[in-house]
Amino acid sequence: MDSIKTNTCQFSEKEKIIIEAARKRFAHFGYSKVSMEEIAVDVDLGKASLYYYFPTKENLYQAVLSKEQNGFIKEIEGLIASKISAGEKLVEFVNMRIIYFKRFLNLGTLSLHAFMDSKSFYTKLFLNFEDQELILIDRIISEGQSNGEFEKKLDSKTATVLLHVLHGLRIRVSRGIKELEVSDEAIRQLQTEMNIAIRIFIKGISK
Amino acid sequence: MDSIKTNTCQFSEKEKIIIEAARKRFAHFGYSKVSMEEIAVDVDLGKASLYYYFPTKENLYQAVLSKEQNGFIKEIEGLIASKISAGEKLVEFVNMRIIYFKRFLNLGTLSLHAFMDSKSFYTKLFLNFEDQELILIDRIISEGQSNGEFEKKLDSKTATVLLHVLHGLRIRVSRGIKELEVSDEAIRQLQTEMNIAIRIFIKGISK
DNA sequence: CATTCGACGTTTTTACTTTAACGGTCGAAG
DNA sequence: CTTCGACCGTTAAAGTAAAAACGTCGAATG
Repeated sequence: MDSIKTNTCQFSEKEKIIIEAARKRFAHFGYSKVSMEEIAVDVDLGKASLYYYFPTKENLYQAVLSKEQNGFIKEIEGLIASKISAGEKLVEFVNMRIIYFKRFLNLGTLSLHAFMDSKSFYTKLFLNFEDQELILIDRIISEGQSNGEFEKKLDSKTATVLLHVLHGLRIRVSRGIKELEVSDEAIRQLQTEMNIAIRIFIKGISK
Repeated sequence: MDSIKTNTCQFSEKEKIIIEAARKRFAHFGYSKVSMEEIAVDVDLGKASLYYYFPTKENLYQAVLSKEQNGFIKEIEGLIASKISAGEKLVEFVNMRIIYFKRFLNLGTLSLHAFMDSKSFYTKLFLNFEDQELILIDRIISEGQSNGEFEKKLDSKTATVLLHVLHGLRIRVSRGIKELEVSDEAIRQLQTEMNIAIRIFIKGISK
């Protein structure tokens, strides 16, 4: 419906408090299992008052997600600006991604139906995020090519493939969830596998 | 319940006909959306007669899956025995895997609940298959290490990671399905991405 | 003996109805 | 500007009755 905001956190203090309260609930129970009333109670407001700040539930959810995603993207941009090699940047990218994944968890768990509906606001939010991630990865890879670290001739879809590989590994883990909890063990395993994968990948695109 | 059969296709002709009819239905509609009656009609039998050959629905499904999986594994063993390089074997492995994926399709689509239940016969069948695939990949990688094609020192989880990467890419595709059909376009894209990934991977583990 | 099947019991899905919960609105009040 | 109680229309949950499906058995067929 609405255009996706990529603004720079133009929220009042109260709104930030609401967003954080909402984040905790959404991250733990997922979008559909959280009611606006619950969030309102968490921040000591009536439900109607909550609607004064966020006109719809989707809007609030979008605010939560955008904040998380923008925070992540900003961190990655800081990473890109740093003086380490492109390879090390990719490794760090992967590790930061896992940390953010933990914060998301059920934040990204919506009903299968909503997932498949390509017109849903939810899908749009995540596609938009994936696009931005793709750009970031592409920048790191391009940098590596410029400074002679990576091969000059790489398939144009290389960044996409890397993103999908990471995404695929992540999905594998969240698919096996039970009892609404992703075990620490599963996350450690994911971390291990992603690190092995990214190192192989880096060598695979290096000169 | 029962132990998983890894037998060498000890089925009568009639049983094979039933298995193939069942495969078509299961592959198209998935386990839960196919009734034993339908399969019986397909092979011109009464339902009770079908039960004469396969004591349970699970048993029939297991027969279908085992046949597919064993066929795949046999093909891969043929591939391993061939005289091409280990790298080329990995590329071929990926391509064969996609072909088999097409044959499976909804064969692997069960309710999420059943997927998460680690005690279900279904989960066991697929875990068993994954174990066998892992062994095959490991053999190819080991061969590559022996003949000096791949690095001697590779993380012991390298094969697992490759398998999970491929699996993850595949899941990504089947997650987006709508209308019970995986579009040819989606499969082509999967094929492209897997090929790029495996080539990078091969270079990443090569000397 | 090897197969087939109609008829039947029991469990699981499905389709439907009712009810509770939720998203969202409005006017009043501090 | 901000808060909230009361309210509406819609959606999701709970409950239920009917249909379908899994699986069994004894008889029939050849």
